[in-house]
Amino acid sequence: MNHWLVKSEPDEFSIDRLAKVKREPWSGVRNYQARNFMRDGMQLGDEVFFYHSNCDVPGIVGLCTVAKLAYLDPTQFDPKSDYHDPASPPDNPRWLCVDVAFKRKLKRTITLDELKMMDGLGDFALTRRGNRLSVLPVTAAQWKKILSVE
DNA sequence: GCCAACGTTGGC
DNA sequence: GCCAACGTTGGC
Repeated sequence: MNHWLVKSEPDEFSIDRLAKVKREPWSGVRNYQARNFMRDGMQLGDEVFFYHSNCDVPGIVGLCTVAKLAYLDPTQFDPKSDYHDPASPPDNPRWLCVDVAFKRKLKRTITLDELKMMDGLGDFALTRRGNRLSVLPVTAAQWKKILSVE
């Protein structure tokens, strides 16, 4: 069982929205490294931190799980989609998505600020300088430690 | 709104 | 294969 963190701008897709719809295709990832994490790392039932980015208080706001293994992201072929990628070869599509299922909201936001200050996380992909990955791995130790301060 | 960091693109 | 230009992310 692996652990992950996914980022979303709350204006685009918030934890409250996920709580309402219960389950959502995590489409629109257009970064190869992030795609590879979904394709090669994510297993059914993996636990995932839901992170709000680009907002007043960036941080982890909820938990979800991987509900469907990586599959073809249909938005890449949809000209009406913001995520349309006309350069993706139909016979060898570039982009994949998984489905995530809502688990619960955290009692409070564990802020980016806190995460940066937290001791003992070791090398954490979220707080690496210049990190911009929207899907990134979390170790079991990091997961436990972070959840313990909820 | 600014801008640093970084990935991608395309000319050569 | 190099690298400048450009676009995007995301904190501040």
